[in-house]
Amino acid sequence: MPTGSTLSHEIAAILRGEILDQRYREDERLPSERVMASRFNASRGAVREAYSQLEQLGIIVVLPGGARVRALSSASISVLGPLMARGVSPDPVLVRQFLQTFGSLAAQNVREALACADADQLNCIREMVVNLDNDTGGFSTAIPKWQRLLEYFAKIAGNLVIRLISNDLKEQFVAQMMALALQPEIDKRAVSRALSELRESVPERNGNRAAAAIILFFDALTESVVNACQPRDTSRARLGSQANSGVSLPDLKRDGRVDQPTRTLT
Amino acid sequence: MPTGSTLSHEIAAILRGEILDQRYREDERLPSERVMASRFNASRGAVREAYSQLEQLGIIVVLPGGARVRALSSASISVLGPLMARGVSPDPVLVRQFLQTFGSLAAQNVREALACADADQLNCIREMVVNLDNDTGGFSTAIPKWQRLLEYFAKIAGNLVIRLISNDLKEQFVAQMMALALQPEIDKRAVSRALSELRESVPERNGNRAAAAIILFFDALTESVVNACQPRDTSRARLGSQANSGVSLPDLKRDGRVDQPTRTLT
DNA sequence: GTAACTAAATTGGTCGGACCAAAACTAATG
DNA sequence: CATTAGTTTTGGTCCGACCAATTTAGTTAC
Repeated sequence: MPTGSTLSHEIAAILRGEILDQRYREDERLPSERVMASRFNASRGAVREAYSQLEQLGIIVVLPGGARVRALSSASISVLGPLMARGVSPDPVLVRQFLQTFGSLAAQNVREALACADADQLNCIREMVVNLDNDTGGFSTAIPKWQRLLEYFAKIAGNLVIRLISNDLKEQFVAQMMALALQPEIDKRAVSRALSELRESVPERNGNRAAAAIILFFDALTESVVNACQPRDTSRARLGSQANSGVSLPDLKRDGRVDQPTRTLT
Repeated sequence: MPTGSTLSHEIAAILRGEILDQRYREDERLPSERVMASRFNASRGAVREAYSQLEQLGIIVVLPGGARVRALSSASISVLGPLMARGVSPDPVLVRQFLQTFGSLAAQNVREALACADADQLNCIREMVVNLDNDTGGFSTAIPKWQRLLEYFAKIAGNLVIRLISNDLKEQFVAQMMALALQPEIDKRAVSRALSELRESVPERNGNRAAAAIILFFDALTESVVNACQPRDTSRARLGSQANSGVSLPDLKRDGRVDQPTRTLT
């Protein structure tokens, strides 16, 4: 998907990194397409396409008069990947938020799935849960099974909104995680508790209880993954910039002005 | 954001509609930029920018050899708005999925917020809940208060992932809903039950219980809104296409990823 | 008939120059 | 100091051209 081969994509990637690194102040005007073209020794068309991509990312807005950078808090989901890939290691805070969010969406899928599943599907779910419960392997064998189970829930629920969100999230997240190939130590007691809850709640179609079980699982998963990617290389912590070395989400943490009264839309 | 003024945006909007209306089969090659340019009496550059936008939307993929349409299930969230705006009235199925998803994200925010709120914030939440409980007005007065409450939860939780998703969702959804200016009849008993649950769970920092209360509220909200936009103009129901008259999400149903016909209503 | 190979046509990616309308900037004006 | 008029800059579009890669068509060999 990310055609990093073309010039416009490369330019977009570079500028994206600079913007995400706060090299431009919010609402500041970006260099014009023409001067940017000369900087990259590219044509205006290439820069123009790059700007278009950044605009779709929601991190800049380009309109007659100039292109301006937007607040990170008003960007699109697609920035999460690049945002997480900025440092040498994914930001643990982001990873936690990521998994928690993904878990709550999965829980919603389960809730809906149990509400509309037929007998066969319910049976299939039960089998998958039992199979998961009998799993004696470690993280690497259990996770694919969980993925299949959650995917099956998603398939039954058929919630397009959640599917689209999950697409974006996975695309942004899984690649990063896979690249690290980390082997988290997941809390097996929590997992087996979640599984037993699932096993009981599925036959009785108790969506809320099953959802709680999923949340439980994701809580355990979150802790393990965050711990696994926690020991970041402190010797390279100053990679981002000089001032805000460890600060990864400076925008949202500082200015608490996310509570704009009426400005819900741009 | 709605730069419908520029030519490339108009072209993109038209093509987006055609693709969303299944005028091109999945994986089918779109007309080349050149012939598309001649069709719209535009330059190749304009069509090129339009294609770029559609690619960012995730509904096509453009690579040397030709641009091909992608499965709807692998698109980006940003298609939800156009998808919902296709007919004369928003698709009730989509609206339901939308609100349910939004609710589960809000619930996650509440869960996290209660886990990390300080005493003052907890007090503030309590006040807002009480204020909401005393509200005797109707839908139009209560909803803004709920929005502020949920926004406050989001602010406390500080989950960037959820915020970015919510940005996209609101951008796609709120505009549509506002345009309709419908006055749903929300179940007041469910709302007050949710409020009382909230009032009790907030002081004791019971995140899961508070989250359940939020889900409860959104369930009621969903039913009311879906009912409000249910009576679609049947005389124009055949707008989409000839065969699948009432079918609004045909893509997911065909490609086997979703076997359940999702006949939740009608 | 089918498979592999080759050549031509098509397609996207980029370039450079050009024009226009609108915005941004500047300077003179009251 | 606020207004206004004029100039510069900026994005939006268009044209024509070239290249590299893919697709397609044609041909050959098995």
